[in-house]
Amino acid sequence: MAYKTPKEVQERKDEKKRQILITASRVFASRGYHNTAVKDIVDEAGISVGSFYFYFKNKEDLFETLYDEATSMILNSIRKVLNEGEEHFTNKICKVTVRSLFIFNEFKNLTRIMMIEAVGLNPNFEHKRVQSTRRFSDYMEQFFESLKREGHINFPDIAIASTAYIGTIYNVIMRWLQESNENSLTEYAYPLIVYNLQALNLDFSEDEVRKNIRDALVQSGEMKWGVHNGAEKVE
Amino acid sequence: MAYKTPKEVQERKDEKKRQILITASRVFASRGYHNTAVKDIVDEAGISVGSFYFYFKNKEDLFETLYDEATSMILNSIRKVLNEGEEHFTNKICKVTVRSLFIFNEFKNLTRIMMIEAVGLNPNFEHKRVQSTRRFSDYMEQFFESLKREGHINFPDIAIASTAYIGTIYNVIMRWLQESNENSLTEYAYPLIVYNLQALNLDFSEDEVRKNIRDALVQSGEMKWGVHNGAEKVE
Amino acid sequence: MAYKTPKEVQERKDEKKRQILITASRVFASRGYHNTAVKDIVDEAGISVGSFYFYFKNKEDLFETLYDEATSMILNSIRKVLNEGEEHFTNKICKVTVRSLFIFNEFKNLTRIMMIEAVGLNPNFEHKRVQSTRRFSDYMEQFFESLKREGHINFPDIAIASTAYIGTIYNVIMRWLQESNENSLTEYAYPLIVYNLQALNLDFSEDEVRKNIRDALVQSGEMKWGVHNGAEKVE
Amino acid sequence: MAYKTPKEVQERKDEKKRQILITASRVFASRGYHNTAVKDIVDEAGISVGSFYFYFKNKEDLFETLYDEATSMILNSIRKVLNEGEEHFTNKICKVTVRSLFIFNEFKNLTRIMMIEAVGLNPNFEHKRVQSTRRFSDYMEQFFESLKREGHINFPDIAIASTAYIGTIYNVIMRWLQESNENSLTEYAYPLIVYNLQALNLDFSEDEVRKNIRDALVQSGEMKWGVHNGAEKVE
DNA sequence: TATGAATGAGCATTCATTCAT
DNA sequence: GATGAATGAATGCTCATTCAT
Repeated sequence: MAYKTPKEVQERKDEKKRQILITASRVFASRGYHNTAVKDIVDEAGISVGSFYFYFKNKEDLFETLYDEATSMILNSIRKVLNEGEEHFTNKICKVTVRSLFIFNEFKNLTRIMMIEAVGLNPNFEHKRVQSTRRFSDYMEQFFESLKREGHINFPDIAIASTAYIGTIYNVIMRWLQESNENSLTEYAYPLIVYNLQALNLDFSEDEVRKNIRDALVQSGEMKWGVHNGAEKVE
Repeated sequence: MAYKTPKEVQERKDEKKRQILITASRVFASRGYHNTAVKDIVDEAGISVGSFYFYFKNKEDLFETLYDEATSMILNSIRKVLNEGEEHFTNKICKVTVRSLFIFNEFKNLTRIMMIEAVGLNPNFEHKRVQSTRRFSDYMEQFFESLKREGHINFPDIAIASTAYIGTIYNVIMRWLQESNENSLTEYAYPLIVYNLQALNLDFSEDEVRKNIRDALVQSGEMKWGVHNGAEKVE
Repeated sequence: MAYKTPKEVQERKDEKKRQILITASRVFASRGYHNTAVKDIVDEAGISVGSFYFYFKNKEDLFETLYDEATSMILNSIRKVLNEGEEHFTNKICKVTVRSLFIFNEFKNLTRIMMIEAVGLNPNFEHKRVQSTRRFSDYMEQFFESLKREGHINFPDIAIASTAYIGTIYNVIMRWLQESNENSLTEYAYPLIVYNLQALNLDFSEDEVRKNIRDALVQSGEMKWGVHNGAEKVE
Repeated sequence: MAYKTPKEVQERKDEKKRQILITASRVFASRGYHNTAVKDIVDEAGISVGSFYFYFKNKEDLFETLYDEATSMILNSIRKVLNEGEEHFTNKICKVTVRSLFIFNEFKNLTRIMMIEAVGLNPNFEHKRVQSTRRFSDYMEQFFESLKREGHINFPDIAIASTAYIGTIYNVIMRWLQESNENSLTEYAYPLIVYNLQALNLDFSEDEVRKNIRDALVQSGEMKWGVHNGAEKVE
């Protein structure tokens, strides 16, 4: 009587849901949220409307899933770098910058969704977006705060410092998203890090920074990014 | 029958158009572009739909007009500061920062429209937005480039420097837009300027910066902001 | 500046709304609520979907309007008969029966909507229907109660008496609705009245009842029925 | 492998079908036909959609089965009373009324389905409903007709008399369905019977009627109601 | 100029039913 | 027999835009 869903079936379901997500991230990134009809996604994904609604509550649910994946991926990455180990704080700043750029570069569609398509979607979602953006700020703020307590930096307003720092990364990404060529976002790591290290009045040597960047890139390449491991990046 | 001179007629037309713009900026800022129906605006403005389409080609035309006003106001302000006079470049950076913050603060609705509602609207508008954003970058880039040529700064990548600089301002404004209290945006001028001056490795004295900020604020308050003069700021 | 909507325009609007109601009552009566798409109504009425939603909030709003017209027409008629004048109570019962049958007969589509299509529509509407049905019962109950107080009738349970009385009318109408021929509903007035007068143990003479029916019919024919006067019955 | 005899298999099928019916009657009664999705029923019943379609042709088939059970239960009951034995016709009227009320009371969900949810479902079903309703009328009409032939009653229009009689019962049930308290429907038997006996101008003594009601109730309690025997009433 | 009634393409979502496993 | 993933037709409703008055 009790029917146990075979593991295999569950796997196929997960795979299909993933396929929809992958397709949707592509379509949303190129056409925008409001310009994308559910029909567009299901046609592109080769499934029926009914199937779509079997896997997602509605259009916004799908979008939210993508948005959440993007933000949690970045947030986890930052958290890991900042919390882990005994590394020197300058190295941490290098690493956190590089690793973020690496992820944004890898998941360009998700980045576009997170940074452009999700903005000003509608009042409800805007609230969610503000909350999640806030989490990034808070993380950096706590980190900078600890640096200040330990006397490493001496900046008049830590909240503004972290906000400014994130702003620099944000805007470099925006510029990259708008470039037509296929540069890697990580190429901007060096000047970006220098800009912020100087801004915080932290000592550093060029060589050391460059070495850190190289190391961080290698590490990043070797990592598994949450559900998006290997070939199945949602792109 | 009262007979109007063409000039009077034209003035009344302009006045009505202005009223629509003022109302629209309020409505768009609070409800968002997609969540705002033309009906919402005309109801709020106390006019008819037909009238609306007499003054504007369509909904997007209205939005573009608002967006253009916002960007040109800021762009003009920056242009003026950077081009004018023999002032010391540190002062110019102070001034350009303060004056931008001042304008954004004064026209909060337009700011919101420009920074949130205009983002990811649709592919067409996104193209326009990228173009206009680019103009800001180019301006700062040229300025920084000239500083580099003159040997005042020595930064590995000027394009990234200007992008980062604009990013810091952008993100501070975003934070301010999301704050519930009614702080003036200009209160963040000092740390913001310090962050960027240090980032560019420019010498400065705290007192001088503070004085510059005060002066710039006074000057800003005395200026006429484009079409938005006096009491009729589009707010 | 202030534009006064011409009376003529308002009249045309009212007329159009009325036309939609008339068409809708026909369509709902023949196809049923759930089987009728908004498209069906607007096609039949020769208008556009947009127009429909200009005049009515939604499909249910339209249906409610029809339902309310039907119930208020009947309720007003009953109220008028029971409250008016010094007539003998037997006459009143004759009159209230005849006049109700007359109206139901005149507005067959509305009757069908009220008695069949509105039943079990959905939980919300069901609540409304129960309330409005209750009003009929209460009216008759009060009337019967007053007759009891004055010693004219002596029945064990007035609430059940009024419920039963209304039930007899209801079921005769249902039978008539299902008949294929085109009998007038009022032909059933005589036996129906006799059934109920006897049930209440009221004395009456056949001739008098017949005369009352004739009079009531004449009066009914001369009356204006709310908004539905003359040729524009919603049929 | 346990080997089942065909009979055991059949019994298990019947049992499952019955469970679905019981659940469905509850769900339809509380949510209404159109507001109930097949999914709602199968979820509540703890089975799969596929199973559902194994036991029933479709949603309407299920509903029809419930409707048919309800009507045939009542019809059989009436038939039995009217046809059986040499009882006095007044007693028969008492009994038929009481027993009907008893059944409606016992199977409240089915009653609700039959009297509310089944009304105005769709043109097809409406046709079926009219047919089955008609059968009740015809039964009573034949009975009244025979009474008239035998000179026991003298009413101008027997068809209307039976229609009216059924209407009184119908409307009392409707009132009871809408009451929030948990009165037994059979409490209304006495006034209802009196109303109709008087309407038909039949002599009766209060005591005799009361006795008949008591007897009929006892008998009803001892009966088996069609397929719904014992503890498994479809409720 | 001003008005607002009229238009209809467009879209998100539901749900009864099927059928491969 | 049982399951539930897959289907897609059907539908209510919105809203930018037009145009006769």
